[in-house]
Amino acid sequence: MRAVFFIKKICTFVSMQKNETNSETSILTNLNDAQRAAVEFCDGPSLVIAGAGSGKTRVLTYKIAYLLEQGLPPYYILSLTFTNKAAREMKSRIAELVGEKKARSLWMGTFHAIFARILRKEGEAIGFKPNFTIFDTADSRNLIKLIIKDMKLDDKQYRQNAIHGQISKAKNSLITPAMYAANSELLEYDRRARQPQLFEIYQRYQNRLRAANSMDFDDLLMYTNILFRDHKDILEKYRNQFQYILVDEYQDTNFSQHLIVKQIADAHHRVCVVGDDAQSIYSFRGANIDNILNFKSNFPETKVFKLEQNYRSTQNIVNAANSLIRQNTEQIEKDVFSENEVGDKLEILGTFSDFEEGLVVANKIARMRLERHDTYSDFAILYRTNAQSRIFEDALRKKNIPYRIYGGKSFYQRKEIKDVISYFRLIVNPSDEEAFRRVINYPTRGIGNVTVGKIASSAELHNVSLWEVLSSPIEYNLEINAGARNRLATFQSLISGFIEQRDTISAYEIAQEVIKKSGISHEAYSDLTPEGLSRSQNIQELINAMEEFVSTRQEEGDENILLTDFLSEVSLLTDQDTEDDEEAQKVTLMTVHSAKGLEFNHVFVVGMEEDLFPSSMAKSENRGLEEERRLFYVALTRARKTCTVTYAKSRFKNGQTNSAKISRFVMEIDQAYVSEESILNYSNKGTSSADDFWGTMRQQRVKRESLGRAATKDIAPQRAPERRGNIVSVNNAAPSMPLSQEAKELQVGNIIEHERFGRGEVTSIELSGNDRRAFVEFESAGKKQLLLKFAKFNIIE
DNA sequence: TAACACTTGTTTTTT
DNA sequence: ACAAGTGTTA
Repeated sequence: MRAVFFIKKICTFVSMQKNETNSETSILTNLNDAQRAAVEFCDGPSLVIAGAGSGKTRVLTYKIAYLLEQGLPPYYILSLTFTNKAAREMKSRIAELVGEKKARSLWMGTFHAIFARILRKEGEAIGFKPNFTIFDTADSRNLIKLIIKDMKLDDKQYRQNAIHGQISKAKNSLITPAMYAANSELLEYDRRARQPQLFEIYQRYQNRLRAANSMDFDDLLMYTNILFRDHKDILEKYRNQFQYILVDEYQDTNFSQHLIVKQIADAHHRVCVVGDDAQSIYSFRGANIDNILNFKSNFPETKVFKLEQNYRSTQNIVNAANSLIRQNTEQIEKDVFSENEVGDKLEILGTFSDFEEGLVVANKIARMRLERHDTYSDFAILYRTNAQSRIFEDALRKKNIPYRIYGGKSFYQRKEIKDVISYFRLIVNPSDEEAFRRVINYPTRGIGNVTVGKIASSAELHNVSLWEVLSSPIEYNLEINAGARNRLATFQSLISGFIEQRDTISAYEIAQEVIKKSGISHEAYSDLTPEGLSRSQNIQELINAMEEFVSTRQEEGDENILLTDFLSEVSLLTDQDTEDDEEAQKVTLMTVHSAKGLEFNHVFVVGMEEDLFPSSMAKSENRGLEEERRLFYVALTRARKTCTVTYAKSRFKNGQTNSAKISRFVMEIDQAYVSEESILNYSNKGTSSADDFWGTMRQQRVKRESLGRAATKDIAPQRAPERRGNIVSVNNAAPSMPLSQEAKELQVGNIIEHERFGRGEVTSIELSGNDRRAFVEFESAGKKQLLLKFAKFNIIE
């Protein structure tokens, strides 16, 4: 209560001395007018529309620092971010401004992390024990698969991923199973979609989760809403505590998240949301752009601030991105501009194949690094799908360029790690069905599907957890033979032993016990295959991480760090959260989605082809298409200095090479901001689509090569020779790519040392397009053609 | 029950 | 290409 007055006082205090520069307002001098205005306004709801690169994080950081500096206790501030990483970074920046101690007691984190913490404390009010475990996506899907099987439904008609998506959507819209079953519109929709039983799957899924004392990601938000809805005393408590709420990336919140914010903020309206509608890219996950578009109607007295000056990028990049996003219809009007240098124009490079795309990018990175005296960490390659990373990895490795990949399978999703973590989950929460199923026969101990099936049906019959059946097999009439019974009893006492230690010894200590006694370490160490080795390394890494977790927490003053502490921390971590070594000079490879909020001097947006970017999935709906366009906008605006956009004429996908067409988005960029060479390459499209860029000569050659194949599409470049690693393929891409010094000087008769083929003599050189190719007789590798633009070799004599 | 060969579908993005 | 699922054999 006192805090309410407190805030009012701060605000009047500040507005009185707005124009003075004394020590109290000193932090504000680092801000521009718009930013400062947004920071200073703290007596009501505010919406900060922050264009790309306009200092959004800066505003949030300074705003929090500002509130703290004025004396508002940190634990009164709730600050919600989109990723753990963002939270961590913001925290450390605030610590620099106001000191470590205050920063540490801020409530700052992702929606999921913060409300998981609150649910652990308050969950008993809605029937959850504080040791509940969290199902990740894979766990959820496994459970859904089991349910579909139990219900004897056709798994082609009810595909687990689709079902999970539907359930997730329902949860994010706060539709409980009961509401779902009562909603004739939804039922009708499902009937038409030939999934009439969907509501029952949802129902059962939710029951099973509850029986397992577990929540999935969406539950963390949904149950928070339910908790606040049904327990006003608890809501009141947090309303009083969170006197000021800040939300980052508001354009990516879903209804469930929005309502949590609203429920808390309704008491005092001191809420500041920051976002950019032009960067809303998560609607597939239920994010609702309307949250930001309609924020004002929820809080009518909302003050809107617009940050329009981009400090990140050159004028060319900002203008190019603006010209793209202008094609969208739904957006808040704003005028993002840059006063940085005009900078280089965008470069658009078409290549013959995805393979060549990799080489072109790798080469350009190598060249630019030297020309511009930048480090590898100034470069990023951004793609639409994780599957595209492979080809760039190969190309970079070939050129000895260090890189770091984000995304894909995260550390915690690796099988061996999930297995170990499942032991932890079962120990902390023996009801956890997924964990139980995962570990009961890992390492193999002769308990197969049949036995597990018996336990499961008995558990369902008696309405208890699998663990309880396992613990009292006789009581629950478990009919199995003596051998199986023995093995079950051994497993049961193994886990019971861990459970007894769970609350006394540290997370690190119990983890070591688990590895040893469960037989995991024995199995891991006896596997000497390369994969086995990497698996035991991963397990070791997990143990090391736990040791570090325990010791840092102890240094911070906590005493006994239990397994449950570690588990609740780790369940919400993703790959993005693994500490990156700042010093490492590596090229960054990631999806555009995970690049949100980051920036690099030089950005390569790759794979700009129809059906890939925009993805074929998104194209059917206009809204989907606009989201893809925003995604491309996000990609372009990551760049500070240069931006290169690439596409390939053919791409290997799902075991097949398909011909591809340049993305419509590339055409939408105003050509005034695109380098002239690039324009020549792609702009004369309209005349004949088959005749663009590549020139007739090249296509004819390709057709000749693919002769005899049924070529239904315009080109069907099957198994390009480069797949095998020989750099002999057609190419005339990358007009901007100059030959290396070596390549320029190369003459017939030279002896060269090639990176892979070894020594060889140049027998002839010919011109192909605007490039040269050399025919080389290698001592061991035989006759090869080298494309001088790409070939890596030294002239020996 | 487990190990293996064979078939099938699958890919958008992530807390 | 690849992973997951299915079926066959020991």
